[in-house]
Amino acid sequence: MNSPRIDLRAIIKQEGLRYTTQREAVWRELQSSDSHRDAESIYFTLRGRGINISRATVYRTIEILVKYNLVRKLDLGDGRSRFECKLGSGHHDHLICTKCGRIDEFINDEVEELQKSIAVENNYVLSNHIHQLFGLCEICQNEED
Amino acid sequence: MNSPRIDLRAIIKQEGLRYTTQREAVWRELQSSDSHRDAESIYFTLRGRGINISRATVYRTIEILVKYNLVRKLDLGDGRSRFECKLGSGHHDHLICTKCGRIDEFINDEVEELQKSIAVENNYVLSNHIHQLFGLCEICQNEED
DNA sequence: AATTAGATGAGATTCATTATCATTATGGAG
DNA sequence: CTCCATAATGATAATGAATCTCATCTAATT
Repeated sequence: MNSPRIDLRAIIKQEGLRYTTQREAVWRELQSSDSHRDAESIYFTLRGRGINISRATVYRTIEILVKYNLVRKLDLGDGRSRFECKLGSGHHDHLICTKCGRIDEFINDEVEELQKSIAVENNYVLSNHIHQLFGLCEICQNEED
Repeated sequence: MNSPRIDLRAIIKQEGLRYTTQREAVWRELQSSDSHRDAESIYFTLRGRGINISRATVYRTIEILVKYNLVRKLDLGDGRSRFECKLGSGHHDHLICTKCGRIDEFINDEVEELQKSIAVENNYVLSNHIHQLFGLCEICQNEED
C-alpha cells in the first residue's frame, strides 16, 4: 500500500544527470493524481501551477522516468500515450471503457503464467506485454445512448 | 484452413457502396501477402504495381474492410497501425519480436476464458481486447548484438 | 449515352511526438 | 562564493501517421 520512498534526486545524480525543477515537477505530478496521464495534461497542469516547463521537457523527463523504471508507458490505442507512476502498485493490466474512457486495473496471476507458457511454446524470451480489455464499464452499461 | 470465399463486390454493393478498382486492389493486397501490413506498405505495393491509388483511399478502404469485419486492425505500439485479413484464421493474439519485428500468432482458450472472468469481476461488458507479448524470437536470441 | 451521387486524388491539415539550437542554469572545481 | 563546462531547457521547426477538403472522376442506374 504505502509506496516506497523514491529519491529521484539520488537516482538522477547517480546517473550523472542534473536534478532540475522541471524534472522534479514532472515526477511529482505523476506521483500525485490518479495516474494514466498524458503528456499534454501534465504539461498544462504544471504550467497552470506556474511552473516554467515546455512540452519538450515533459516528454524528455518522462522518457527518463520510463527508462529508470519509475513510470510505465501505456498505449490505449487512441494515439496518445498515457503514463502511470509505478510506485505503490505492482504489475497490472487494464480494463478500458470505450465510452467514458475510464481505466480500471486488474491483476491475474493465471494469465501471467499462461503468457509464460505461450512464450515457451513459441520460443520467445519475453520482455513485456500489453494486455488490455475494452468494453463498457458498469456505469456506461446503464446509460441510454 | 481453406478460407471461405468472400465476394467483396457483393458486400460492397449490398451496403449501397460502389465497387471500385481501388477497393478491390486493397482487399486483394490484404488477402495475399503475410498480413500485418501497414497502410504505407499497401500504398506503395499497389502503386508499384501500376495501380492508381492514393494514401487517402488506402485508409478509407481499410476503414470499410475493418467495419465489415473483413480486416483486423492491430496496434503494435509503434505508431503505425497494421492490418490483417481475417479470412482463414480465427481469433488470435500476437507475439512480437522486439528486435527483428517478426510477428507470430497464438491462441489460448484459457486466457480467453480468464479475460471473461476478469470482465465479470470488474463489471465490464467486453467488446474486444489487445493482448500482445513482446520479446526476442528464437532467431534473435541466438544472434550476438 | 446521359445522369448523379458516391469515390477518388492531391495536397492541406491535424495531432502527438521528436529534433534543433540558441540560451539558461546546475553543480563541481577552485 | 564565484567561475565555468556542459547538461538541460524552451521556443519552434520538423516529422510521421492519419484524416479532411474539395474539385474531378466514375460506377451504375435510367
